[in-house]
Amino acid sequence: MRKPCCEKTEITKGAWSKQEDQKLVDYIQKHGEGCWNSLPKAAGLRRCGKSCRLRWINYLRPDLKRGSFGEDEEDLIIRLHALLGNRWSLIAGRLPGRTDNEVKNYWNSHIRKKLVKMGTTTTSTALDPKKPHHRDNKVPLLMQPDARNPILFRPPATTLDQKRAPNHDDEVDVSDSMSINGGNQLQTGVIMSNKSCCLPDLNLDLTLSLQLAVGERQQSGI
DNA sequence: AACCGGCTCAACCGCAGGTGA
DNA sequence: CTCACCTGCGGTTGAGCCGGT
Repeated sequence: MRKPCCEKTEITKGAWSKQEDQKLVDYIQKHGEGCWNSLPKAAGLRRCGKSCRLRWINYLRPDLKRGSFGEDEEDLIIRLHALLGNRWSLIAGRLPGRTDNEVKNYWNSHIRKKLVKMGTTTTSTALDPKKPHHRDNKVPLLMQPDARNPILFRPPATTLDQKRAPNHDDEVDVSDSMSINGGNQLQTGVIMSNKSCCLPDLNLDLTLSLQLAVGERQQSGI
């Protein structure tokens, strides 16, 4: 039997106050991320560890970009979604400074509607933007960012990096990168030699320059 | 000015996978 | 091998905001 993640009675819920934020930030700056379960007590917060983790990852992390998504980011999301489905954390991992929650919200509020309006699906046509993609509807095994999978993705830069850093078996080839607006580099982590070996109906070429991608999008009227 | 409906986004919930005892 | 715990993920919810009437 699984215990509840926290004692409901002593837990504060809802929006975070500035004081709570400050406590969390102070604690993490001192002790680093991790041990979310014990963090609230140690930091003097009446929140459950999950809530702290979420608050930190989605809102308080210093490397968060915030603000609205650019065209390049939107385009990348569409492409990655076509490739990965609702694997928001993986998609977010390709977007520096963005969180899975942010990407998910943006998809649901902007992109999905846009695509539905167009009466089209994503670039692959494999996924219906109108329907949520449940866990059962997983990306085919071959596409999963798994250590055994030649198509590898760098995990989102959260605690995974800390926990799994020593394991270089799943090192990602990030040598190929996506040039955004001639400036920023987004690392796709897709190994080119394998990208076309599976799901040939999917456009796996995530290494396209954004200019090309945007061009295509304009062509299709997005 | 008041009401209403749609939208956004922070936060919660439940489940699944990983891991250590 | 099994079980319990921890963490991360994806779906969903709801409060607040905003624009239209």
